[in-house]
Amino acid sequence: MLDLSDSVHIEKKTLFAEVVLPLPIAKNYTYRVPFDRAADVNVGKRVVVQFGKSKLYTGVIISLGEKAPEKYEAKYLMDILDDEPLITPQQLAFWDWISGYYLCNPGEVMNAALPAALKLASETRISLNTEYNFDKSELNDKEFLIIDALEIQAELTVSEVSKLLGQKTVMPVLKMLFNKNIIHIAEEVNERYKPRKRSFYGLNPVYRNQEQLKELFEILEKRAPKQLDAVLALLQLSKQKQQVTKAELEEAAQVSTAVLKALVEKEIFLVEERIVSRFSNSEEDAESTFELNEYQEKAFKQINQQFEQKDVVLLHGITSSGKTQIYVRLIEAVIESGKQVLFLLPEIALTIHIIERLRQYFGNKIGVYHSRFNDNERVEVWNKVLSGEYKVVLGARSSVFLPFNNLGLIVVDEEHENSYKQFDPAPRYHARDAAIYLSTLYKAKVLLGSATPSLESYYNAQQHKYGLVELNFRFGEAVLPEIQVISIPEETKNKTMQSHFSTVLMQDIESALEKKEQAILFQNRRGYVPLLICKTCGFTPKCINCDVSLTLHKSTGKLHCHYCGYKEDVYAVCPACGSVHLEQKGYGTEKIEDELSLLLPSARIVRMDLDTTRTKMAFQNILSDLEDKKTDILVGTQMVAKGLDFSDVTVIGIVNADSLLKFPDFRANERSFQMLAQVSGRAGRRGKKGKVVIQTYDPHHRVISQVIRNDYAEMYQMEMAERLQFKYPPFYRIIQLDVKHKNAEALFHQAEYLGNALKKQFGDRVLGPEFPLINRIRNYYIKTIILKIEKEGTSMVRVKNILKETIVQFQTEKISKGNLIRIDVDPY
DNA sequence: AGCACGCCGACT
DNA sequence: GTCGGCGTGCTC
Repeated sequence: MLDLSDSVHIEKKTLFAEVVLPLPIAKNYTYRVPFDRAADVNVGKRVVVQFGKSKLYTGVIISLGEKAPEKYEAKYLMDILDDEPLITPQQLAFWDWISGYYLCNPGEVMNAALPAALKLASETRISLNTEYNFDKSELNDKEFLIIDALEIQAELTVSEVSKLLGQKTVMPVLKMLFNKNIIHIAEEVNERYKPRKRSFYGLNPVYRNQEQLKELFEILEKRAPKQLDAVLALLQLSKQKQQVTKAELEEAAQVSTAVLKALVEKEIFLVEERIVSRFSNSEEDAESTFELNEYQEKAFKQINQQFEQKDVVLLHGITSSGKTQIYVRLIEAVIESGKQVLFLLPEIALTIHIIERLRQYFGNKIGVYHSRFNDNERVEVWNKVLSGEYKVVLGARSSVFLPFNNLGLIVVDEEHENSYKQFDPAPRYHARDAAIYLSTLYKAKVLLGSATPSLESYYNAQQHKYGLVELNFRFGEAVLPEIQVISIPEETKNKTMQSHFSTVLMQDIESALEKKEQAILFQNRRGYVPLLICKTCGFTPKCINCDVSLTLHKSTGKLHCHYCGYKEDVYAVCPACGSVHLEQKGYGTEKIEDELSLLLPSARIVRMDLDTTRTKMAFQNILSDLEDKKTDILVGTQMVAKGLDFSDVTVIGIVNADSLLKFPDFRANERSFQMLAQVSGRAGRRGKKGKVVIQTYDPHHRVISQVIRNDYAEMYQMEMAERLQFKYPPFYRIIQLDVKHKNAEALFHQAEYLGNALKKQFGDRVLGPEFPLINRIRNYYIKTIILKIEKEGTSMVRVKNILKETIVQFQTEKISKGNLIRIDVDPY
């Protein structure tokens, strides 16, 4: 039978599809669309293509055309995987922007953007989903063959499957199996986020029966009076609250762990493990309503007003001023208008409480996206965002890549956090900046929220590029701890200092320990001694790369450079003059830990700084030991102030505040003070008295007096004013400079970008989008840039030339593997 | 990314 | 004389 449409079809020209491949290659490639599939291809659909000799990849169509490539014969698309485009036009535009702005290949963006399961390639490994029982009779022959093989061999690559079936196009079959949840896409072994679990105690429900309970009482009274105490205490406690923890129970009943253990063994007590927020107590949060107070109401109105003129608004709200409630109201309004919301968080792991609160409010309209989710979960979220089922997505930086269809608002919470910046694999994007670009694609609004805004956002707000809303009212009269400032010179004069600790601090620690409470000591210096000086000739050991003094580390017995990691052996005599009098100036966390253990030999002291937390687990272990009361005193740097909730930490000692007062990153020390005060303040709320002891050589320093008044907002603003207007030169755009590429080409690109960026910056002195990326820049403008060479190669010559041409002053002698190239930049 | 090709040192 | 390391270029 002759069909007219057939002849129309033949008239049609061959289509050619431009395809992005998930590979670090500079170009996109053109493929020929098979004649009979011409109606099925669309921009944004995934396709299977052959690339290179025999490899298959999943690519994405980014454009279609009718013109055949001139210089080569295009290969055919092997398959089209999607019935509807999986990547929206906005996403493609976004990918394009990312690759241009952050100087990486389109394929690298695709790699970051798509969950692994959506980009099967011939080397992708698949495995059986062991948690899922399916009916084998429902499988077709091919599927059956694959499953059969997977039962013998746990993992198969896609090309092995292809051999098995004796056919090349296996992706659709695998896609079906994946959709049916029968197979998994094997993932690289990356540690998954472990939620914090707590055991809660409850009485076995059989004892709800009064008879049974009475019987229990009688038995226990005779044989185990302590256990009876525990049961009575539990009954008492569960009247007051829903969840009873081990510590609370022990406290109330005055019994030991052994007693509780016996009761659990007898199944009189039931233990339930529940996931709890790593932050504050969820009971407190649950009580707070979403009603806005008058200040929040005002801020809310201001934000909406600002949105009428500005696309980006910065909400500068001090801690516990209730920013979350404002977010909720905004999100609510946007959802009502039928649009989607992206809520970005710096570190999902530390902010479950926000998720809990928003979940409780928005229910199943809310999705959570996160690079540590497994692939099935990620694909699920992807699809639900694409279909519009999820109205709100809460996520870490990678959620900017989700397929929103009508985004109305992006909230960037804790906008100053530098975990929004992706460092290691390209694309090295900053999620906050990328989100702002993303918003322009959807004509959406962006709300940046922070108690301590980043310098660049604050600057943009001051320049009226962004709107600015301030929220200075502290919500709900947060209980603040007593703050006592100790003048070190005075104490020294009165001979009341024991080593580095004032009598007041020691007494506070001791009495806390007596009450089985805990203390945190804060010293913002790693190592043992930060500075060595020869008493005879004044020589100081310095880093050969960085020109900073080396810190003595007792744990390694070496001198360390804290900037670049350079190490050298410690010397017994001065290398300059041979004198044996090397004076040790200052003290770091190692020394504090050492001396404190001499003064309090029975206390269990743990140190937490970069050196003791090299692995992520170590960090977790230290914190959980503190929480489980296996530690009495924690000594550490900034990181002890990471804002975690320890109910029994009642004493915070700042051993020497002076390094904080001078610290170049104002935000860090402000946060440290604030966090530390909060930790002990929280303890105060539970009927215990919180105390912060600040030891300083300069008790009248402006920052100290503001800390006492709890006036962080003022403190921040003054610092900002100085930064922005008087003290420091204009800002330059800084790019990712700690180059770790093994690939010379990438280093070349990086160098090129660096050159252009610097030229441009010195020309118009614009404040950069992501700032500051290397923390070795004093006073926030570039003086020195360090490039790390990880691999040496012949192409290094090219890089060398580029650097020579583009950098003002450049020392070329050290270009070899493992070395750091230091570039001094003179902006004037 | 993977793979082929080509160039120089160290080996049966 | 060849084996194999590594650097470079190419893949529609």
